[in-house]
Amino acid sequence: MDVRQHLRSALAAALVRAGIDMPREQISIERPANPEHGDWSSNVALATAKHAGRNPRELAQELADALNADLPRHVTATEVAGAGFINFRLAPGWLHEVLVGVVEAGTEGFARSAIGAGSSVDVEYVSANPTGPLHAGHGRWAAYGDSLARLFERCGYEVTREFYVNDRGGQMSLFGASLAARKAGQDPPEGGYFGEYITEWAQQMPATADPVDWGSQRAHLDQVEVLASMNAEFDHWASENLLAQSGAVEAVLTILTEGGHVYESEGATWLRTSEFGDNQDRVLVKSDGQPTYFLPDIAYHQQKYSRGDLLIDILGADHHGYVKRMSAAMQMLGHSDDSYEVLIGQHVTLVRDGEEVRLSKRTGTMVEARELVELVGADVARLTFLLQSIDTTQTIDVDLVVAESSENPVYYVQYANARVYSLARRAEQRGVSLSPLAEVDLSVLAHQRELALLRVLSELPEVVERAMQARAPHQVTTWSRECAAALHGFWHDCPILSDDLDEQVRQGRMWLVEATRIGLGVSLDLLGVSAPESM
RNA sequence: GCGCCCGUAGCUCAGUUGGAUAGAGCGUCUGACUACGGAUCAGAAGGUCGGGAGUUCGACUCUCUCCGGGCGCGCCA
Repeated sequence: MDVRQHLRSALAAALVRAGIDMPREQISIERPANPEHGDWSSNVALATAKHAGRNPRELAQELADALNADLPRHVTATEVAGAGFINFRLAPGWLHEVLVGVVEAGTEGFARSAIGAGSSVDVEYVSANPTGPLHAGHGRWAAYGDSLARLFERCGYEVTREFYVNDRGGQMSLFGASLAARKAGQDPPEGGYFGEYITEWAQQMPATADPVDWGSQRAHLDQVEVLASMNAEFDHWASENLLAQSGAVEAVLTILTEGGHVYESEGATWLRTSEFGDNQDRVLVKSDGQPTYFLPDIAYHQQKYSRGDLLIDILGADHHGYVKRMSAAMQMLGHSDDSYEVLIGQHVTLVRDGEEVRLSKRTGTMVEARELVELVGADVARLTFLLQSIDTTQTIDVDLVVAESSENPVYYVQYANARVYSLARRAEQRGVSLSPLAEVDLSVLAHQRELALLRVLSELPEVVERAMQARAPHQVTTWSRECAAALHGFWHDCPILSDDLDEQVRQGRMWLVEATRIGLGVSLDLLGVSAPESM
């Protein structure tokens, strides 16, 4: 099926003849950056020559000779280049088979992998405190977490999207007190919340309501609404309050104590996280008898294992110091080191009117996620977040995003999608019908633009797997831009509906467009961006 | 001081888990419109991949070190 497998098999056989035994899967087959180096290339000769005590160039020539004596499927020539690369030139037939494969798989099956079949993963992200609206920075975690979840699903995992609501503790008291103060026409207490929304919400709050309960509900609903508008919906909302009431916190403390991981010092209760890689021990129960955030959070993570074999937390860079202690706690509870994973995302900096905006709920100078979505639209907001790796800090100039919104990459990709759909409409208007794929001779697809587009399409399955494994949805964004570029180029140079076009070519091109529709559809769905049929 | 992340074109960022001549968008300059929707396409200019050393047949990628930026560093969450 996959060309690369054919090439691997052929290389493996040639290697055996040369006296080298190598597992087929370890043979690297790559697509050369330079077209002059063929369609596919392998560096096995370079990789094995030293170990086999051979000259790489000679070994490569020997392998190439063996391959040329009995050319693998689709291969027209095998040649040696550079220090010992083996380059394969293929007839376009392999790309025509890609087209058939894409169309047969359809939007449902194309670029779907089974490597996660039978495994489950629980992804927790955003988890903002219910003390106010989400700020624009939260949007990055929403877009990233949701798209990562989609990638896992595409790869066969059973996925739970989860949000932890810290509806308890000191911050909630301050939040409630701030609401109550504004309600009474006073300033919030020291360390309280000074954002404008507090005043606004206080006015909405019934006089008889409990500020903490009412406020947390108000904030929660506000957050849910914005997340939904960004196409980020959650399967599970976990409440710290409910967790505390369930007795799970005491239970986990008992387990940790019985495991000998807990001790008393200076009136507080400590966990020996330093024995599991943390740089110091951590307090579970403060000297005033109150638990820290850490203890209920351990109980919470323990519960999450009922929803996934693999736990993933997505946290902002300011929480990276927290990773070791939770990882230590999970190991104390008997969970393997690799069953708990924390992805640290760097912060979003917002620039407005040429000045950096600090995203603080307490001081109230933030840009709300809602505001950003209203300004640029959900698709632009979401794709903007998914444009780059979360390992880098992201600077979003709000004015620039608004001003350049029509030049945003999202429109470039969506326009390609709209063009694809417009073809079907135009074809119908002109009475052109699409023949069954089996009756179409795809060998007519030989234009450089056609082959380039097919080449891009052939890459999506591996892009999806790689992006999942690297926890890097932005790789799908990059692919969708490349696919759109290939479509636009093809569209520009290859007419489809013009009257003087050969009917066989027309049919081939229409099927190529159909395959592109599937590829773009899959990638946009993974990104959580809409795939408009017209713009 | 210690830990995590980053440093690639004027700007914003990719770079296929070590490969051959480092890419895209924006911006600048120049072309393609009786157009299956030009929200497009083609070309040009623009690079000591922060500096240095090491490993390797081969380094933007791995290791060490220095410089610069962001974030965090015992009973906040």
